[in-house]
Amino acid sequence: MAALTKPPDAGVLGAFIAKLRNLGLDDAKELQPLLGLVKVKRGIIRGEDILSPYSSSKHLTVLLTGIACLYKRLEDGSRQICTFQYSGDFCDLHRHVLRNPDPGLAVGALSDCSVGTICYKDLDRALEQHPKLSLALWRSTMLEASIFRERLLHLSRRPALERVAHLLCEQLARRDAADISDAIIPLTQIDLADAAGLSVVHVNRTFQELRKLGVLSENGRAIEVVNRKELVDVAKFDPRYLDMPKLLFQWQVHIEGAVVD
Amino acid sequence: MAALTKPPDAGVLGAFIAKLRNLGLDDAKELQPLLGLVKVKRGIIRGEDILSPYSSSKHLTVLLTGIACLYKRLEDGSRQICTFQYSGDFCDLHRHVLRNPDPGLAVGALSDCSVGTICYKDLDRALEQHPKLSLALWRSTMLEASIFRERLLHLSRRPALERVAHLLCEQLARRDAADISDAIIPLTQIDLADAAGLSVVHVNRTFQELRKLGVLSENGRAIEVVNRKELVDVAKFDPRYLDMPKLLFQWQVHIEGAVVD
DNA sequence: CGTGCTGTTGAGGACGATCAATGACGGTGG
DNA sequence: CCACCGTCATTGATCGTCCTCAACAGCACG
Repeated sequence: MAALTKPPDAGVLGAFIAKLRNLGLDDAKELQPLLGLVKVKRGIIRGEDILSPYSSSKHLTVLLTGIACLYKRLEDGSRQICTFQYSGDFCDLHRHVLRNPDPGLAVGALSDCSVGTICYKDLDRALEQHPKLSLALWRSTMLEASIFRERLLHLSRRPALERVAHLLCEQLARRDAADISDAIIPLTQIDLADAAGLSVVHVNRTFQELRKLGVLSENGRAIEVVNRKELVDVAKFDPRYLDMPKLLFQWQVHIEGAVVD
Repeated sequence: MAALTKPPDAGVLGAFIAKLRNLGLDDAKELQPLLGLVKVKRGIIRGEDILSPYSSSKHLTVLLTGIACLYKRLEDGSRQICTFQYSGDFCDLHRHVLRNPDPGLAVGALSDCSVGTICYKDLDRALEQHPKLSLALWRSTMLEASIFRERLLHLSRRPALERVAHLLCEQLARRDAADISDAIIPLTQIDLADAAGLSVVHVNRTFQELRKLGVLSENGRAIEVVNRKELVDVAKFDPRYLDMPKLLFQWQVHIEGAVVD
């Protein structure tokens, strides 16, 4: 866990800066008003909550390193993952923007994580003075809404194979956007099941099918995609909803073929 | 279709004004910069698209009267409804905020509708000058994201009865927020099926069950909820995600009881 | 009085959940 | 070094929910 011991220098904010650039904040003059407000906090170890349900806070939280998930716990104790979060992502914009945010929502660390915070007061002042900053965060929310919307469509009617494949595609694309190059997706089948709305058992069987199709690596339990093109085909994945112009070219080729049908 | 012939007077904007108030724009001074930009357009008849897929426009669209749906059409032609829209709702904020909005998204009229438009240029200028306006629209997007998120959770694992009940609860709450008092929900079982991710046949059987439970009216095919309390119980509906403080009291009572379990 | 849309009913079958048990692996403490 | 434990992955068997197909009924419309 290097992140836990790393001093709070500028380098820790790398992913956050990249995220803000993707949101349309180009030059340093636009970035600084927000970056200057970030206080780097200590890390959170895997399994802990970054933001507990039924808690409130006076500051915004930004994920700096690691993978987290936005989730809600149901009456029976089961965990429903709404979305995964990567380095650079905002954890809890909803708590700031809404006046009565859903108190049941929580953010959990799926790997060891480190986070930064921005005090609400500072943030509000910056937003008032910088319309472009305001637009960028609005856009971030819009992007999250897009992700929810797309997952909504895929959760409702698609069979398990497509659901899981689509979920993996989304993660690959977002990892690309966050400049994560590791070939292995460090999630468990349990995590995927909670996000895909499937039982762990069935996710496992789906994985075996994906391995047979040559999409996933055969060895070990690590999740490693070895054939993106096939995965995209299986998932019928169209990345346009992610609003990532820079990444489109990597995927678009396959899409054209798939859409023609 | 009174809306189609009604002259473009201020009264048509009533629902829109109510919506903006709910979003935190209190006094006329904050409302006027946006209201002044709205151009009232002619109506759309049921079944037509308010916004076609793979089209683009230079203005924002606001639903003034009627019920619409944000939807996407799949390869097989089936329609997936992401959310319903009521008078006062923005139809296509995503097209304005994102630089590469998903082109497959469309808005269809589920009843006869009338809409207004706001030119992007005018809107951008207003947003730059009025941070509060910016926040209000951001909040609107956040609210939509909340709705998607909650639907995501309910679509994935809940049985049909709960899904349909929850969907109906959401519609009742949002109709309340839009000051719609008609007891009948003017949607077809087909609409509900496309939104719930169920087959029409199964929605029909679910309706019969809801009628047996005394939740829905027995007579005719109109969808009329006659027992909200029971509906909320069946749906395990918790309205807090809708961020509507004014409406909470109507529902909260039942929730407390349900949560105690 | 047809035509089209919506709602209703029945039968058969597929997909995925659940339950239960076993394996594989890493970490911990003796 | 090994025994133990917890977490995650895997397998088999059974069962229930919901889909699909197909047909028909009711109603509104021209």
